[in-house]
Amino acid sequence: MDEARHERIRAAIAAIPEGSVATYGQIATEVGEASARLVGRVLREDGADLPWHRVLRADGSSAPQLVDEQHQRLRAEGVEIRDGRVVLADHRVASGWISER
DNA sequence: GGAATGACCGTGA
DNA sequence: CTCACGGCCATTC
Repeated sequence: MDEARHERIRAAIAAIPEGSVATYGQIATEVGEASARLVGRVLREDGADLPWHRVLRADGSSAPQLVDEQHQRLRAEGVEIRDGRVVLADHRVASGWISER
């Protein structure tokens, strides 16, 4: 049942605190039964109701078609962006943020 | 059945 | 720091 994985992936993304961000790979790792590619796919299909703007690539950049709105929304939450890349060092959530309180 | 595509990642030169 | 390669998983042709 891949629905279960979708569910866990969506839950992980929904659990990202405001003002924080996570990478596709980080989410995949946290969820376990997933991969970065799958996370991206899930967001494309069913990410409309999730804080998808808090999900970035490993280097802090984002996909070309998302850059505009992504940066806009993140800045609105107080996330610092430098030279087209989010400052992961300061805003990346700590591993285990899901089950962690 | 195989090849190409995509909201990707880690490693090594 | 940047660029190139192989690996990753699921969908689509």
